[in-house]
Amino acid sequence: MPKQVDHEERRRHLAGAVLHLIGARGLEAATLRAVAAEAGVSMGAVQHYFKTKDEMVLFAMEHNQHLLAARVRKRFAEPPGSAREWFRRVIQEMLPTSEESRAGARLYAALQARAVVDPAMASLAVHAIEGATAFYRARLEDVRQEGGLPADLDVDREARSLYSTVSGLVAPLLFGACTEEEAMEVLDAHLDRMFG
Amino acid sequence: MPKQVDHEERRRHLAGAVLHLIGARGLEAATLRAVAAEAGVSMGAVQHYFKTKDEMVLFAMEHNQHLLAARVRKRFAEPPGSAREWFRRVIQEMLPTSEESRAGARLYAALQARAVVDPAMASLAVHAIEGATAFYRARLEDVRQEGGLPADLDVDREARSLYSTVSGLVAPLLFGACTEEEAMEVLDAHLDRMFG
DNA sequence: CGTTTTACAATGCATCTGCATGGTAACAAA
DNA sequence: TTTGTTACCATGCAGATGCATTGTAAAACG
Repeated sequence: MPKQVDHEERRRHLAGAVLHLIGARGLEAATLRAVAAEAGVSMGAVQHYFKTKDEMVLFAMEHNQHLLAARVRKRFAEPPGSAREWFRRVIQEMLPTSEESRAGARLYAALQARAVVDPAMASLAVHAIEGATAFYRARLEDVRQEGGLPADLDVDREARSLYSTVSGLVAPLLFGACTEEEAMEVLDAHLDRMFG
Repeated sequence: MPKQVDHEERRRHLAGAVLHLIGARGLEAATLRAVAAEAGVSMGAVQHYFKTKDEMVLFAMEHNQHLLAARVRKRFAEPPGSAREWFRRVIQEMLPTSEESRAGARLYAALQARAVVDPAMASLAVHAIEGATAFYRARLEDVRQEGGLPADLDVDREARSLYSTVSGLVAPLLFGACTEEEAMEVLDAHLDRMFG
């Protein structure tokens, strides 16, 4: 054998190149050759780690979800403050405000477009939606138990409602149809209502 | 000259083929040849009416917005009932419930993905967002004037908030991450809050 | 009637795409 | 040291794609 290589680490490295290309120039820019060039390897290397292009893109998108989850978890670990502040902070991390999260939003747009025609991508999209909603729900349930929310609140619906508001803010922000201040106003109004 | 032809009508016919292809099989399916076949003409005809593929896709997307506007206007013209019912009805038309509106949502996903890399598409996306928001705002303002809403309500923010909730319901519905009932529950909760 | 313009059709072409193939060099195991 | 496996690289290929070119028939126009 040649030098022992961490297979998964190499795949993640290539996935990074894929994500960079898609985020910067769209799904169609992620050709095998472009990915190879971006990653600084030959096309053969890319083919060595991914049997097909679809597998490559899918892996990259999954990898992106892990990255996003990690980013959110980081915020998650910060001192909580009030429940309201906590939600505000985490959600702000999900909205396309920083260049990093804007790249994430561009990737998500690509994912959705492909999910329309590709079942594997669709289930990934569903997973992302359910993941985010479940995340909200769990936190809301915590707060409710602590008495920070009405005991008879429909946590499930509230989580979905929050998800809708948040994800509905992404496109306007991404394309500049509204300012960050306007978006945060909408979010704050939603949180105000939730937390009374 | 050959038989006089309604230039714009021919373009709209081709745009229909483009939209059908994109809605069914994604952006990448809208090749010149596929569009020609779908429309039942030769490739030369397509080239005759659109100088480039980009121009064709852009025109088709614009055409789609006109179609959507027309569909909403139709609902709009129906007997209004209460303001709340009116909003509920119009919004339901925008959500991907019928196969027709699902196709619209798929097209919108494609539009957004392309808007990330194509400025012309981006401004179309912005136009769509602002159009919808302005539409809500105007209606909300009407209702406010009639006393159906608090006089001091921030109509602008309320419109944006409504837009966010609605557009945030699209993806979950489209990919089956939530049921229509759940979506309508979220919408109803939002409307309940707005109209008190 | 003839000319010219319009509305297509047919085809060719350079380019790009994903993928298959055939190498080769490094290195672990025998 | 031999052998076999792994990790690539270089190249080739068939198909697709956008666009340019050329051809042609019909009809409006002088």
